[in-house]
Amino acid sequence: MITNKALRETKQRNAILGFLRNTRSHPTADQIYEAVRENIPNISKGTVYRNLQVLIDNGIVSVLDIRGTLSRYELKQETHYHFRCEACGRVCDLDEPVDRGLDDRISKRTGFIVSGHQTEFRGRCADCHRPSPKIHKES
Amino acid sequence: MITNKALRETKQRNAILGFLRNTRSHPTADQIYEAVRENIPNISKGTVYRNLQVLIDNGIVSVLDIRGTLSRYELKQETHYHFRCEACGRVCDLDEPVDRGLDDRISKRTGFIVSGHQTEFRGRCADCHRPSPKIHKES
DNA sequence: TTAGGTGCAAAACCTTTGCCATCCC
DNA sequence: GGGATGGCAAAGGTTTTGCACCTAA
Repeated sequence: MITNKALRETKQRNAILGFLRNTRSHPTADQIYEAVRENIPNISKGTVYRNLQVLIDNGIVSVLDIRGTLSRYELKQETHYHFRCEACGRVCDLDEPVDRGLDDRISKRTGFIVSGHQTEFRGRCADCHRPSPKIHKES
Repeated sequence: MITNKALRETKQRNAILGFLRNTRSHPTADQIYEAVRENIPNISKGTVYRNLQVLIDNGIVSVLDIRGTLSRYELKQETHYHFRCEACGRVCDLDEPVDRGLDDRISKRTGFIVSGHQTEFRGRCADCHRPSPKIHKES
């Protein structure tokens, strides 16, 4: 969700952004905290988390593995894609055929051993098409 | 990791499996717990988690959003793929071109509003090619 | 001036574990 | 019998929040 609130510039926020700009390491919140702490020794983790959330809400930062998302389980089956509704949280399977060659291509290109990949689409399901970001259900 | 230990059949384990077989809802651990509790009122969450782990280790169940994985942050950028090394935990960007048409195809096929997708490859990076699952580094 | 930010500490949450009794093979 | 499991409760680790005090604009 993109907020319209005024975004202030603070040394803490700038430090976090500065760190993210200068790394390619996909840091965890804790790693960001430790890094920023070198310059702002008394910054708190709460501030780091709050800032990350603000930056995410404003489309400046993104998260790998949706933050705070609960793990979800399913019986193992043929690789398939998932769709997660950003409004109601529901997760469902998609029948789009999976590109099985992708793993090999990545493997050849990088020299890494690729065991597989997982793709998740985000958006709004049929029940949540309408405007207001109401939570209809959590399934 | 596929273990070779004997897999016993217990009513708790069967209940969990039975529930997973009869749902398409990608339940959370808590949802599984609540469901199974209807038949086995005094089952504990620890049992649910332990069983899920055993089933995962034996390739019977899989998880969406790697369990227990810390959130990782990065500056928002052009959609790209990630690779996560299962040995050292490192995450890195891949330069494989992203299939931008995928979102549209999914949207047309499902009628859902698709805002994007996230793909993560798993495997072993160059530093971790060798046999023993040693943890080389966590970055 | 004042809404947005920050520190600190406590709370909330999800998941893992230790211990010991119990059950399946 | 003996190793695999289960129940319970405590511990662990990450993320969120309440509150009172700042500070950028």
